This record gives sequence, structure tokens and C-alpha cells, in this order.
Amino acid sequence: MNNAKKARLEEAGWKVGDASEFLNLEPKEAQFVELKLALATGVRQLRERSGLTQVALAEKLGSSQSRVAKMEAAHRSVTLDLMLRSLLAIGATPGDIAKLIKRAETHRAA
Amino acid sequence: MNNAKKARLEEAGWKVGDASEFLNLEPKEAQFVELKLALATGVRQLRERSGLTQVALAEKLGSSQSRVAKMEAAHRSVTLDLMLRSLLAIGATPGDIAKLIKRAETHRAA
DNA sequence: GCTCGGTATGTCATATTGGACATAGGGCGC
DNA sequence: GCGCCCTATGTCCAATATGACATACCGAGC
Repeated sequence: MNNAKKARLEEAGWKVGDASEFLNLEPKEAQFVELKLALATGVRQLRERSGLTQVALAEKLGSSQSRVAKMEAAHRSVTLDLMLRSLLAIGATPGDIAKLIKRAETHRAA
Repeated sequence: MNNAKKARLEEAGWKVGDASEFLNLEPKEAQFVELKLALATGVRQLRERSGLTQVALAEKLGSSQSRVAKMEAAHRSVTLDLMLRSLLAIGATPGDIAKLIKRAETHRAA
């Protein structure tokens, strides 16, 4: 995991750094986080592409701007449920979502 | 939506039936449920294919058999987070997961 | 340098999900 | 019929996510 990504994760509230790279209970968790990151990025991309603001998306979702911001930051406190609901709300098809998920395919950092 | 599926959803705790088929706030929710169903099915398939019992999977997850059962039933009380964690725990790759999601592509019932 | 639309971050109270446990149902071999 | 293994269902309480709100930040235009 490169430092930029690591920093991003920590900012999102994910105590990374320590064990997760060698303790072998954690790789699954790492994969999971990768997934979340990929979807978070996807939400942001599709939202912007749709010309929606965070506020607008929040309304569509019956949620709030702060939650959308956290979602796009892949913050610890947001679930995949919300992310997928968001993607669907934006108009993404399962196919689109599948593509995003594939982006999480472990680009194993050497 | 055919009756068999509808019944399945209701059993899983999803008050379906009523509005969700014409009230146009709900189609997104329907898509979301389709997604969950697809993943639930995927979990069961992969688990069985791996020769794991629900108990065994639960242990891998640090969860309990009952939760695995509910998960595979796509019960309301289980989140996508748990489902995806499960899939990863079983050894599914993002590519595998993407395939499952594609299965949720709206087979629009006429 | 002010305002303004947009985004980020933190904190609450409430709602929902989490694992645990108890128990019931369903094969299956004996 | 009985034990055995697996799965299903329901209910607890603790843990976590939710929307709301408040507030800070940031760039662009004036």
C-alpha cells in the first residue's frame, strides 16, 4: 500500500498502518476497504458527471450533505448500503457498479 | 415481479407487495433489493461450493450461524457490508463479486 | 476582502445492525 | 423412533450507522 493511499485511509478514519499489512487476519479487511474506496470514487465520479451537488444527491437519497461527503471520502462510518443506494439513485446500473467493483481488483502493491 | 420472488422477499422481512411496484419512489429500492438477493444467493453458492457449513463461515467471519442464515435469506436485518465481507472471506475476488452484481441487472418483468 | 455555492468535518439523539443465544425444523443413518 | 448435523427463525443488548445540524473550509466572481 503506498503512502498516499494510506494517508487517505487514515483521514477517513481507518486506523491503517499498523497490523493490516502483515497480520494475516487483516488482508480481507484490506480488500474490503479497497472495495469501499472504489465505490466511493465511483459515487463521486458519477455524481459529478450527472451535474449533481452533494446537496442534490442527499435530497434524492433522503439523506444529508454531510453524509454524502463522508461517503465520497469512504469514511469509516458509512456503509456499502448507502453507497450502493447512492449509485442506484444516480442512475448507475448493476453493470456500472460491477465495473466499479472490478476496479478494486487487488493491484497488489509489490 | 413474479409471485415466487415476492413471497421470498416478504419472508425475508421486506414488506413488498403494496406500493413498490407503481409508486415511483420505490424502483430504486427494488433495484437495491435485487442486488441484495443476488449477493445473498452468491454467498450461499460460494459457501456450499467451498464445502463450508454456515457455522464454519460464521467462524471465519467472527459472526454467528444465525447471521449467516439470515444473510443467505437476504433478510432485512443484514447489510451489504456483511455480505461482501463474507464473500471476501470465502475467497471471492472483486471480479467474482462483480459477476454476482451483474446478475441483478434488471430482468425487467414485463 | 466579502459573499456565495459547494464541500469537509465534528457532534449529537435515534434507529438499525451486530453477535449471541435459544429453539425449532429438516434430512439421514441407524 | 432417536440422535446427529445443518439450517431457519426469533429475541435479547451492545455496537455502529443514520440524518440533522452547526461550523469550518475553499475557490470564484465581484
